[in-house]
This record gives sequence, structure tokens and C-alpha cells, in this order.
Amino acid sequence: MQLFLSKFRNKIDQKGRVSIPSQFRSILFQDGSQKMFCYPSLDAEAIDAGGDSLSREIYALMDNLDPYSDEKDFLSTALFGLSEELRIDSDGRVILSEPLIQHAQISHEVIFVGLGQKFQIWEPDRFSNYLQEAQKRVKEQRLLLSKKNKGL
Amino acid sequence: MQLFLSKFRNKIDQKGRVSIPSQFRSILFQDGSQKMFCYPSLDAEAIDAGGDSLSREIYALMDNLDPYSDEKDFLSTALFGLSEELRIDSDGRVILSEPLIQHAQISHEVIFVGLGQKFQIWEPDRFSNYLQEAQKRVKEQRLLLSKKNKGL
DNA sequence: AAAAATACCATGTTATCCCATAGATACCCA
DNA sequence: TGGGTATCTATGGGATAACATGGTATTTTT
Repeated sequence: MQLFLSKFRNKIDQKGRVSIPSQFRSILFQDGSQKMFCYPSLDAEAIDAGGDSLSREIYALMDNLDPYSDEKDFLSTALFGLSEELRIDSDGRVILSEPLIQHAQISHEVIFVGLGQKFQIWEPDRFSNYLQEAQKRVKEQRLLLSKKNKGL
Repeated sequence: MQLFLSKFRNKIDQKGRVSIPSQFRSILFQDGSQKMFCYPSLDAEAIDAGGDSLSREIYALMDNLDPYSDEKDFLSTALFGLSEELRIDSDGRVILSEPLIQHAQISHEVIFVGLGQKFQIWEPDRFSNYLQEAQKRVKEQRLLLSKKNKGL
């Protein structure tokens, strides 16, 4: 299976269009769909996105819940209600919706970050902050790990 | 199968007409019907709505109940008695009935929220309250989910 | 006849399609 | 190997189509 890797910085034009990095686009197109599935990330000021496999994963998650429970009602509102399938135009671009832009505080430029099964879309400054924080955490963790695993 | 996703905010005009978001409309039209099946949501101040598959699902649900039970009587009153099939006009609009409007406390604007198999129609302020609650609950539940679903 | 429902038309905004360009990369062949 | 050409990609712009929304006319109901 193809993974979303690396990161790419692209511009948003006056009409609100962004090119999806061609590497990512070709993965999205593999299942024949012209859609990019996305939703506000649960724990970051970013947009989570992916293709059919990601959306199927989420649909499957919903199917496992008791149909008439509160839990299902809340989850389907938060997941289905906030998810979108953005159409990818003939030039490989999408238009991010207002709620998504708000959530990720995006203005005129974004960074696509591959995360394997999915990818994220960030406002560039926010991403570099996040990345710094993440790297700091990794170093801290590594100190702990290195006591047990000398190989790292 | 096509799912109802995302949310849309539309206006109600002086005649009481609302446009059904085109994404939703095209799903409703898939079975060829020009109708929107709907009823007051059982546990929210909102309108539940969908197409043929939703009404069939509810019929099936009723069939599974003991024919002479109180439970069946209550449910059929609560659901069928209050259900409506609203005609969709040539421009893709419906007129919400007075009882539905009352139940959801709707005035001049509504939010359509996709929930997968069905969607809901909310008064905007009420919805944002409900959404906050839903997001809170999802975050609380999230530890449980994350053990089974790494992708999210 | 009055009121409500329906069909029909008009408009502004937004999305979508199509084409153009510039920079980068890959390709080819002498 | 070097130089040129084709290809791909991101990005911009204009033309077109779709959509939400408002209004008017016509029909149906009561």
C-alpha cells in the first residue's frame, strides 16, 4: 500500500484553490475517486485528510456502534457532520471549506504533511511550531528509551 | 452507498421555502423519488431527515417489534404519526411543516448536518450548542477508541 | 374568493472547466 | 557528456455552469 510521505508547501489562490501535491494526488486517485476526504483534526489545529481507505475506516468505526445510543449520535455529529469530501478539480486542486480553514487558521499558504495512512494540512507557522514541540518531545523520550534500548 | 456528510447553512424565505443542499439532494434523488422523508428527532431539538433508505429502515425497525406490544404502539405513533414526506420542488426546495418547525424551534435559517445514513436540520444556535457537547463527549470517549483505531 | 401550494423566471455569487505560463525535472540523442 | 526538447507541476485568469435565493404568475384547495 502506498503511503503519504514528506511535506509540501503550496499556495492558496484568490479563488481559494490549492493544488494537492502530485505525489499525494496520485495516491488519492488510485481508488478512482476524485475526492479528498477530510475533517478537522481532533487534537491539532490542522486538517486531517486522506482517500477512500481513510473514509472507509471511519465509516467502519461508526458501524460498530449501537445504532440508537447517545454515543453514536454524538460521534456521527462530530465525525460525519464535520467531515467533507472535497471534489478534486481537473487540475488537481481543491477548495477548502470555511469551517476547515477556521479550524486550522489558514490564510494564503499551507503545508501538506504526510503521515502514512493519511496526511495533514497546516498553516505553515503553526506547523513549524508544532514540529519543534514534537522534536523536543522525541528527544526527551529518547533519553528514556536509550536506557532500555541502546541501539537507538 | 452514498452518505450524508458535512454541514450547510441555508435560509428560509418568506414562503417558508429552504433549499436542500445540492449534495444531499442528489443523494435523495438517487432512488428517483422527489421526496424528503422526515420526522422530529426523538432525542434532540432537531428534524431527522433522509430518503427512501431511511424510511425503509424505519419500516423494518417496526416490523421487528411485537405487533401487540405497547412498545410498538408508542413507537409507531412517535415515528409514523409525526413523519412526513415533503415534496421537493423543481428548484430543490422544501417547505417545512409547522409541527417540525416548532419541534426544532426554527426561525429563518437552518443548518443541515450529515449523519451518514440520514441528516438533521437544526436551528443554527441550537446546533452549535449541541456540537460543542458532542465534541466534548467524543474527546472523553477517545481513549477507548484510540486503542482500536490507530488511524484516527 | 382567499389562501396555499406549485411552476416558472431572474439574479448574484460561487464553484467548475478550460486554457495559458513559468519553473523544474526527466528524457533523449547526437 | 552536453544541449536541447518534451513533460510534469504549481499557479493564474477568463469563460461557463451550478447553486441558493428572491420574486411573479398560475394552479389547486377549501
